[in-house]
Order: sequence, then structure tokens, then C-alpha cells
Amino acid sequence: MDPLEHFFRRMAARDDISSEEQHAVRRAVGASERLPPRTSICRLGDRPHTSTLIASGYAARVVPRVDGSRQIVALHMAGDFVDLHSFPLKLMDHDVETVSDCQVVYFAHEALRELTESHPHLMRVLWLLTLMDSAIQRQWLALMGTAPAPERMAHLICEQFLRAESVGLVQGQTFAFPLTQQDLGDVLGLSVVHVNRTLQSLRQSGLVAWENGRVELLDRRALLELAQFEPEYLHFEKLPR
Amino acid sequence: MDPLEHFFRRMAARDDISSEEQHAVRRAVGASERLPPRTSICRLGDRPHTSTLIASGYAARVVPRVDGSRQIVALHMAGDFVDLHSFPLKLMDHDVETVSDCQVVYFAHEALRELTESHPHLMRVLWLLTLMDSAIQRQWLALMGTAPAPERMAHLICEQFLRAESVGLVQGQTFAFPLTQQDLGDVLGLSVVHVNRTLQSLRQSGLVAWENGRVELLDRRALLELAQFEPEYLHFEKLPR
DNA sequence: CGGTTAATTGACCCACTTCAAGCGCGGTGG
DNA sequence: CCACCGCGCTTGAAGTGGGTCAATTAACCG
Repeated sequence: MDPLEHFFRRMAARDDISSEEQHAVRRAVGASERLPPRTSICRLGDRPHTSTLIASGYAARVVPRVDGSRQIVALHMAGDFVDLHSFPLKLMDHDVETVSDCQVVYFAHEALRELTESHPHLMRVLWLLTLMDSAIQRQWLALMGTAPAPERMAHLICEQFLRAESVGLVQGQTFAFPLTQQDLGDVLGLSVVHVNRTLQSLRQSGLVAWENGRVELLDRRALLELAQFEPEYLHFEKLPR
Repeated sequence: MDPLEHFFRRMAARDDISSEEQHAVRRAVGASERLPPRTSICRLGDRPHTSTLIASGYAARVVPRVDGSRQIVALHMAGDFVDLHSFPLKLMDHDVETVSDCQVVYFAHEALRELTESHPHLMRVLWLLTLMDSAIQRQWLALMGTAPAPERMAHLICEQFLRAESVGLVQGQTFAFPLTQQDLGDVLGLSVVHVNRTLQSLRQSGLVAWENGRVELLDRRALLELAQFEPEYLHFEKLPR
């Protein structure tokens, strides 16, 4: 199975990628690896010389706090780079770890650097990908600052559903979302206890079903409404970049 | 006075910018303008054809919420691009407005595009600048999710102080920070009332003085300690990018 | 079948919110 | 020159969303 399938699908939803550019990307691919759940991909303070693309599974970017608490600042699925930003930034300012079993491929920063020299358009698209992560972080920030727990939870579910859908990872109204309630708490800034109660209220209202790491949207319209969801920030738009 | 002074200073702290590159940047500069406080620079849904660099003053990026509340997701000072991300993203997913009186200069996206074709290294540095904004957003997210009000406030003050210091905007232990308490609440996800009380406790502990839009760090060490401040995420490091 | 990790539930508590009222001051117009 | 207005800051009182602590259950696994 092509490890870059979802990656190309994600880019193709934002701009045309020529076959020459696709070949250039394929030439830049390095090693491939399967990682079990809860494996560290890189850590705060690291200076990676590769960036990691997820071919399958879920990973999280985590800011560890001195008191032992954690904040998940990004969730990544098949077709996402988890640490493309480490290519310009050089120094990791947070951790990255797998949430589920993941298949990953690595891109050497040296290969990426050559791409930026030879393929400016491709580089602008890679830049775009890192900025799409930023756009999501802005929404999360807005939700943390202003929205109560049920709205935050609903918003997260809608967002992940639409992102999964856009790369072909949705079956019916169902998609794989293998986070524990503790993980959800670390994303939403809530305690496990409150995550549990919030989920129960969503279930009892008939909005979602959630079992065995799969989420089903039972009432998509009502969920979008509760979340006050506006999808523009996901930048699903094909434009010359 | 050179409108790009702080901008070059900010870049120079991260990598060497050749004089040829500096000239290329200067050739890309467009119009210049003075904007009064609370002026909109661009809005959610806009498709700007320029990006805006602040030569002096403060501006904020604001995610407006349907219920009328606002979340400030970034603060920008002299030498910052407020919306460089609109160059690859094309569509604004939030508002940008001035906080104080601002002098700004505009860069046409077309000129930036030409820079990406002719000056790959410069583009990697611009990419870096957008990712530094991201890094700050991640910290804010972590603070919103895990830290109580006094720590958040202290962290914000330390961060803005160090950022201002790095471009030469600090005098002694004092710097201009012209936000209202309402603005602070919109940054920190707190009500004005609680912002007020939090500030008073910081003042009474002798950590900061805050008057006429200027902040003075009275006890820098204690403030950094309260904030649990770790400066790595600001990426003050000169490296080949 | 013991051990570990995730989900659940109940009881109590507090950081922060909301509402409401006053205060200080710079600006402005009569 | 002063009365008034509006905005930002401050203070008090009362309410609540979500946290903490602690214990139980459920599912899985070697």
C-alpha cells in the first residue's frame, strides 16, 4: 500500500501537484517504520534531522508541563506530517508521540532542503501544510478560551471527522478515533472525569456513538450546530499557492 | 526611521541574512501607512493580496465567536508580520486589528512569490517566522489548558518582555504594552474582573508595575519562576535555516 | 486468575464567572 | 471654565462549571 496516498490526497485538495513534483517527493522519501502505540517520535529539545509523515494511525503533539500535566496541541492522522515544522525551526519545542499503532515514513531535512531549492511551488505547499496546523491551533485556542466543555468536545469531533473524510478515512458516518478519555482531556483542557460526563451527555442526546476507538456521528447537523462549527479554517480549497 | 529595522533584527537573531537578501526584501516593500488604534487590518473571510509588517505599535489576531466573545490568538509588535500566513493560506480564518497606533508596511503577495522563486533561503526564513508564531500559539494553548490565571498572566508578561527585548524595544526593565484589561482577558481566556484581580495580586506581590500602557518587571526572577517560564519555544538561536 | 489500564460514578470544593455599582480621568462642547 | 460623557479600572456579592478525591466496574491479557 502506498504510504504517501493520504499525503498526496491532502495536498491535492489544496492545489495541483504536478507529476514531476510527486516524483520529486518520492525521491525524497527515506526510511519507513511501524511504531506501536505510545512511542515517542521526538522530544522537546531534540534537533531532528528528519521529518515524519504518518502513513496510517494517530499521533499527538504534546507540550509537557513541569507539574506533570500535558497539553495535546495537535492530533495527526494518515497523510499528516507530525513535525515538518522542525525543518525550519531546527529545535523541537514539544514532544511528538504515537497514539495508536502507526506506520510512518521519514524525510531527511537535507532532502527537504534540496526540494526547497529546486521546487519553490512544492515548498510553498509544504509551508501551507504547516500553516494549516497553525490554523487548527488557533481554533483550539479560541475554543479553550471561550467555549464550555460540550461545545469543545463537539467541535473536536466535527473537526477530526471532516479532516478524516477529506483524505478518505471515513466509512459511512463512522471513523477511527483511538484516543482514550485521558487523551481527550489533554486535548480539551478538561479532567478525565469531566470528559467522561461530557461524552455521556453527547451520547444521551443521541449526537454520537463512541465505542472501541470508533466514533459515529448519529446526528451530524445537531453536532455541527452544538459546536458552532465553521469549516473555513480547515482550508479545503484548491487554489494556486 | 527605517521601517524594517526591527524586522531585520528579528531575522538576524535566527540566521544570517546576506545583504543581497536584505536588498531583495527592500525591493519587495510596497506602501506604508499609519493606522490608529482599533483599526481592522484584515478580516475573517478576506483574501488579501498583501501581507502586513508592523514598523511600530501593537496589533492582535482575533478569532471572533458567534456569541460575540473574542479570542486573541496572537499579539504582534514592531518587526512582526501580522498576516504573512495569508500568503500561502490565501483565505483569512480570523481578524487582524491594531491595538495601539501602528506604522505598517505592506508586501504584495506577488512580490513575495517572486522572492520564493529567486531566494529559497530567504523564504525558509519567512517560513520560520510563521512557525515561530505557531510555537507561541502552542504555548498559549498549553497554558490555557493547564495553568491558573496568575501563571498565565506572568507567562504572557515574560514572553512579551523577552520578545520586545530581542528587537530592542525594552528600556531598563520596562516596555510598552498598550493592552486594556479587556484585551488581556481576550488573550488569557479570563473575564475582565478576574484579569483585574490577578493583576492586583501580581502588583501586591511586588512582581510588576503596570501603568499608562507600560509594564515594569520589578522582580524578574520571581516572575519567571511563577510563570514556569522556559524560553526555548521563542527560538532565539542563530542557525543555518 | 491476578494485574493493569480505561471507563464510570458520587460527593465535595473552589477558581473563575456574572451581575451590579462606583470611580477616575481625559476629552469635548456649550 | 466647567459640566458632562464615556471608557477603562476597581470592588463586592453571589452563583456555577468543572476540578479533585476516592472508590467501583469493565475489559483485556499474559
